[in-house]
Formats: sequence, structure tokens, C-alpha cells
Amino acid sequence: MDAFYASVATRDRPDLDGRPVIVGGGGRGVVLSANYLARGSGVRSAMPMTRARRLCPDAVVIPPDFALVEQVSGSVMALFRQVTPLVEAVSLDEAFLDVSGAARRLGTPEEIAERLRSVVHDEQRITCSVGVAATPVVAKMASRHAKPDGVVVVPSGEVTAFLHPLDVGELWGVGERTREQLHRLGLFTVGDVAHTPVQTVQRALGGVLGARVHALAWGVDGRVVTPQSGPHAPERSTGADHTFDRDVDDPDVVATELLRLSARVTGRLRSAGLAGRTVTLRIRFADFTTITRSRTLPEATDVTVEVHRTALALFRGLGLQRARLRLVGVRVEGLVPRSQVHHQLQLGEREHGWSEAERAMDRATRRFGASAVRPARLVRHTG
DNA sequence: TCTGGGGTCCTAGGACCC
DNA sequence: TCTGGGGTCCTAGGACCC
Repeated sequence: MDAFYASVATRDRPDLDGRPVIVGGGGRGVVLSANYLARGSGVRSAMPMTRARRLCPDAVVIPPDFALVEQVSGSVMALFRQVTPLVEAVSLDEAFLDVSGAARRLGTPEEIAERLRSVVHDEQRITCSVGVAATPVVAKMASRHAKPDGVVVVPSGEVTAFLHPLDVGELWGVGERTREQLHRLGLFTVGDVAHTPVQTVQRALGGVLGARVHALAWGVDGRVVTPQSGPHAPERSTGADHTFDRDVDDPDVVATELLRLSARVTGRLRSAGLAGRTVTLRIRFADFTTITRSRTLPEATDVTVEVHRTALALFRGLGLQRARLRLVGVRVEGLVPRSQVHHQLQLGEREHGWSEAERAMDRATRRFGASAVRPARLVRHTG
């Protein structure tokens, strides 16, 4: 999709036609999406909102409507599945479609691409761009060049002709840091990387990344379209973090926030029927330096109280003397199905404990809403 | 009043085991 | 009488993606 969050936000707002629009959070938020008028002023995704407003003071700023975006995303993916069952959603606004089996039925790649675009536009009133190639990653790179509202086809025989003039930063997996490293080697274009011995690239980037980038420079990506409907990779971790509106140095505020985040994470675990063994605390200081501390528990848990207790112990273990914190986060890794966890009661431990209490809270929440029952610490004193 | 939130994967060192 | 080799797990940091 083109400028997805912004397109969704404006499709029922004719009053915003011809105006620059930015979707993003307030305060310390970043730009989630900006329409092409705002981009004309230099606004980009992931840019701090403060900078975006400065670049484009006339822009209409809209907070994201995640529920609506998810709904539109689901509808678009359903349209894709009418063309082929081989649809891999990469994110809410992007998917790989393997149409190699649809040519006889639906025509040339260009025709399929245009059909997809018109069906999305007719049904959802938003535009999208399509890249077509023999491999997913090259198709993805082509789709970038198709934006906005276009199609770029890269025939098999023209892959290197398409790739080699591009900046190395356009390769999937090459971000700012890797781009700098390649520049230091004197490699600026994809073609430069392609014509450098793979060992040289690997020495600079490490074995795995180096090999991948070098292969990709020749259009070899090793990826296949993997529809989510089949058995997809199990989740490996789940987490939540929060950037404070203002930097915080009160350990009590931190402890409360860690409880809120732990509850969010373990709530997700419980509804997914998962539990995890490793709890990771993330701290970002006022100067943006970020550290993590983790602890692996004897057995996997989905219990809020245990995750919070662990996160708090990790925090106290840092021995921070009222350092100013910008962000705290909690993540649980090493996920396994809860059915595989066989809890060993400790000597003196009650048979029914927090796990049962929290499950009861989940049921109350499902029935009466999120405000029905909460830890006292998370009840705002305004009541 | 620069820099969100949710993820994945890789690297590297050390402990530990056989 | 100067210290192997292979494997797994844990921890911490960092890069990248959307």
C-alpha cells in the first residue's frame, strides 16, 4: 500500500484533499506515515514528529487508528487471496504473492499487477504499488521504484541491469550502518558489491550478512513465498515498551510502569496459550543509550506477577542512583506452548496461586471490560 | 521540544559438559 | 611438566525490518 496509514486516515475525508497529512503520535512520537504532499516537504516515516512538524507546518496531523488500519489490511489481504492462495503478509501494508501458477488464468505479470491494483482501489479506495520479479526480494525492491501508484516489472534477464545501478542501501537487509561500512570499502552501488569477492564483503559484514548481501547483489535471495495459512514459524518472543512523556527518575514510577508492561505481555501470552522462560528488561537513558538485562527462569511462565518480579529484580540489580530514564521495556523470550509447561510446586507453595488468580482476572476482563479488575497499583487514583 | 513500538536475527564471550 | 575439541546454553549488544 502507498502511505498506508495516511491513505486509510484520509480516504473518507474529502476535506483533506490537497493537504499534506502526517499520521503519528504526539509528544515524543515519530511519523508512522505521511502522504505524498507531506513527503514533498521532506517528511519521512520514522522521523521524529517534532522535526516533521517543523518541516511541514501546514500538515494536518492525525493520530493512528490501529483498529481501522488492521481492518483495511485484512480486507486487502483477502482480495489478494482471491488471486492466489500463495499470499505471505510481510506486514500490515505489504505482501508477497506467488503468481507463478496464475499466469494461464490471469494473464501476464503486468496484467495481474494492474488487476490487483484496480481491485484494491475499487474495494478499499486506496492505492498500492506492485513490483514483479522472479524472486521475492527483488520484487520488493522493484515495488519501491513503482511508488506511488505504479508497477515495475523486472524480467529475469534484466535483474542485474535493474539492481546494479542502485545504491547499496536499497538492498533488503542493508540499513544505515551496513551502508556506511560498505561505503568505507569503496562500495557504493549494488554492482560494486556484486563485483567484489564475497570473502571481502564477509570480512566487513560478518559471514552470514556478507554472504546474503553479496548473493542479493546478484538477485539471489533464497526466499520463497510462505503463506501464513500453512504452518508458520512460531512466535519467538513478545514484549512491550514505553517511552515516557518526560524522562523519569522515580523508581516507584518505573516499578509501576514495569507492572503495566508485564501485564500487557503476559496477557498476550495467556491468550495465545504460550509461556516463556527468559525475561528481558530494557532501559533507555535520557541520552538514548540503551541497555538490556535478562534472566532465564527455571521454567516458563505466563504469570504477570512473576515476570514483573523478575523485571524489577533486574532493574534493582542495575543499582541506578536516580538516573533519568527515557524508556523501559519488558520482553519474554523462549516461548513454548503452555501445555508443555509442567509446573513443579515448591515446598510450601499453594496449589492455587497467582496463575489461577490471573486467569480469573482474564475471564472478568473478557466479560466486563479492561477496567473491571486490575492490580491496585494500576488503578488511577482518579478512579 | 530530535529519535515509537513490535518484532527477528546475528555475533561474541563465558560457563559448562562430555 | 602449560593445558583439545565440539556442543549447548546464557547473556548483552547491535543491526535491521515495518
